[in-house]
Amino acid sequence: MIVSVLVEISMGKIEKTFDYVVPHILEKDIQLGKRVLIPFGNKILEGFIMQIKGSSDYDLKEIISVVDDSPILNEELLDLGKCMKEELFCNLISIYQAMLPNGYKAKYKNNIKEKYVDYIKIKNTQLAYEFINNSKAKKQVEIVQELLKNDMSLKKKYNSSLVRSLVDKNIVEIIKEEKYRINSGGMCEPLLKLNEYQQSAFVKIKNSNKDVILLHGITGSGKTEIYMHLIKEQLDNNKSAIVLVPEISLTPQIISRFQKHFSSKIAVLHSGLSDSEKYDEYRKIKRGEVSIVIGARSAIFAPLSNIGIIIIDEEQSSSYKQEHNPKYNAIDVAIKRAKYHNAKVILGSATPTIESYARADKGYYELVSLAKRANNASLPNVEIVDMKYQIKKGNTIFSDLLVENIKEALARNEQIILFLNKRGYSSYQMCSNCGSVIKCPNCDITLTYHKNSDLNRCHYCGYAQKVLKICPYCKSDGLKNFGLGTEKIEEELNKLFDARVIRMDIDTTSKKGSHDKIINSFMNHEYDILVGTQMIAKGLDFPLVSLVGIINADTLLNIPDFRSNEHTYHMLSQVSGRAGRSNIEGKVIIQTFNPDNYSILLAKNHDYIGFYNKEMKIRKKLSYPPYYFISLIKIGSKDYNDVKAESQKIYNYIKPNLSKEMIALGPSPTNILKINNIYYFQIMIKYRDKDRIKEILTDVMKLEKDNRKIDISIDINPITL
DNA sequence: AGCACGCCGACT
DNA sequence: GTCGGCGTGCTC
Repeated sequence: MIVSVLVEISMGKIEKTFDYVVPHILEKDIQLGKRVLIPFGNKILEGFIMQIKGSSDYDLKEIISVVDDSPILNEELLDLGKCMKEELFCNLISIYQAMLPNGYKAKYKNNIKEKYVDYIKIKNTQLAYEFINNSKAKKQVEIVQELLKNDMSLKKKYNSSLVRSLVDKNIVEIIKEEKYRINSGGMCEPLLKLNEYQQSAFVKIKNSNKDVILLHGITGSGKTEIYMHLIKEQLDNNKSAIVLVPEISLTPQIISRFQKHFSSKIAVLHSGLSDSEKYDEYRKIKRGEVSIVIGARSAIFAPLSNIGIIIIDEEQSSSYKQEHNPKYNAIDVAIKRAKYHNAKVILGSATPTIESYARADKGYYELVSLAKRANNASLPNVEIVDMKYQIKKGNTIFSDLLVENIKEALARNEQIILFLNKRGYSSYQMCSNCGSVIKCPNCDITLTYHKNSDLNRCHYCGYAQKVLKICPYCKSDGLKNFGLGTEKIEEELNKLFDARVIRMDIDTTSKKGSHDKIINSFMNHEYDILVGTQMIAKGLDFPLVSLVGIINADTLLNIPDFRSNEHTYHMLSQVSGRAGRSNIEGKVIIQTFNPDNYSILLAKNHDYIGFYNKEMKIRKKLSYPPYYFISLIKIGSKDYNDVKAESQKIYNYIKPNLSKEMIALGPSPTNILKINNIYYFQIMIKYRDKDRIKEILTDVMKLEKDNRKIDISIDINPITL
């Protein structure tokens, strides 16, 4: 027997498996999708069995061992990977690895193992009774007596030398039992009854004959409750469910809502778990011990069988698209898996992406809308402050209106959330003498000053340097801090108000559990003001928050991306949605230098449809999605001249091959030209013909596969440019 | 990815 | 003459 094995080496840019002979004793263990240990060159690797065959053209080595008892990748996932490879232009192995948690990837040296707990148990009852009656070892006799009563007992409850002694006498034996590191369980409360709006949405979803349903429900309209009813229905039919949530909102808040009703039927997969914890959760799924998986992007690959429904909450979230290879979108994967299982996909959002809403509008998706907040709370009142006038008055951070409202909210003992899209203290150091900005030596991006550590940090590569006192360019002492980040806001708040302030951004949440700790302490009103970045925008429900301040609404607007208005609209609506979630009336203050911008104005009025219509007109005019698809070819190299020249070559190849309704733009340097000392150029192709683009991109990849000067990667339907 | 092989400049 | 630079090819 011979097997073809897929290993993790980027074989140039082409896919290849390696054949190995299976020794007779291992033949019975061979199954597609299992991992095997193989000699490869001068080292030993793990790889996936991709094919079983009788003969091969090579002079073969033997496999060393079979790693798994059952396939890690089942047939569905194996085929799904192949299908994704065709569409994403990346290595098959990278897709399979992305499907799996670290403990199950094909790598050599895996320290992630099951956790065992030791129990002790009477081994020989006759000896035990003899021992109790004859021995003078009082302590040991006590243990034996207890065990005779209780059968099994935790080993660590007893002194280890006593236990060892009993084991040596052959009276007691140690039993190892596998134990999951996370144990959800307990309550199993009945679901809340849906209100009439939720109920009619539920019925509409149930009766829809479409594969994908877009559930458009404003913040606080009770989408989660509908999800739970939909899931319950599937479980009753012996089917399983996947729930995807954006990474940053994966707090116990949401998970515990599910656990309250479905108790131990849930496995959880997200980045807050350690590798070992993920390994255990994954095993629960593989063994069929759970029927609901809640997780971030990669949970879409959960090896559940018999999936009845896949729910993607906050479907507009960019976290569903993986930014590095394989650049897959979990929504697309969900639709594929749903087709295989004959399941439904529910996309839920208060502010769907323009593309999704357009699909619903056109009837490709079923559109189900929820326009009322569940507890009858009204939408917050939003005010826009023009910061141009405030700056003239000397208010660089907080407008008069915001300060006044913070004071009032504090006086009423209510809570406040302030949102700023930038972490750090000030954005950057600039020389007031020569105008030079301090940049990262590895990446073409300004360094951000962090006051806590007194370091300038690069938010792309992590590089950090001491704060400069003297300008490296003109040698003057004119360096000043410009811009502002969450850290600075926190400091200013402490100066201005007598309030308890807590900050939440990557810098304060890097430690395991700190994320939840901040949320819980704010929830318990141990703090009055929460300052944070993106991560406070989604899903959180703080009933005492009456005021939300958006310090600078322009940060997203100024990013050169055709979706910058859409991102601004999403962000403003989400952050606004944090205000007034209970019976307290909510207020939102948006500070901006562009008070006339349509995404800001329409967000103020909570007018999603208005925004959609306006944005669609612009997209149509400029041939952007959803009217055209976009693919990006990204070319990178250590040598600037190489990227530039090679990119031009690729463009020159593409240009004459374009068919009608295809536009190639570039090559141009990417937004951030240099990251980690690699220069990047990109070529954007807009198109409507999916088959034609596939041919072109396949040709480009073939053409460049041996080119060692450059790295080339393709991003189909990118979400950031 | 890592490593060997091989073809060119500079140096005890 | 050799040491070592990295461009190229290969791993069943």
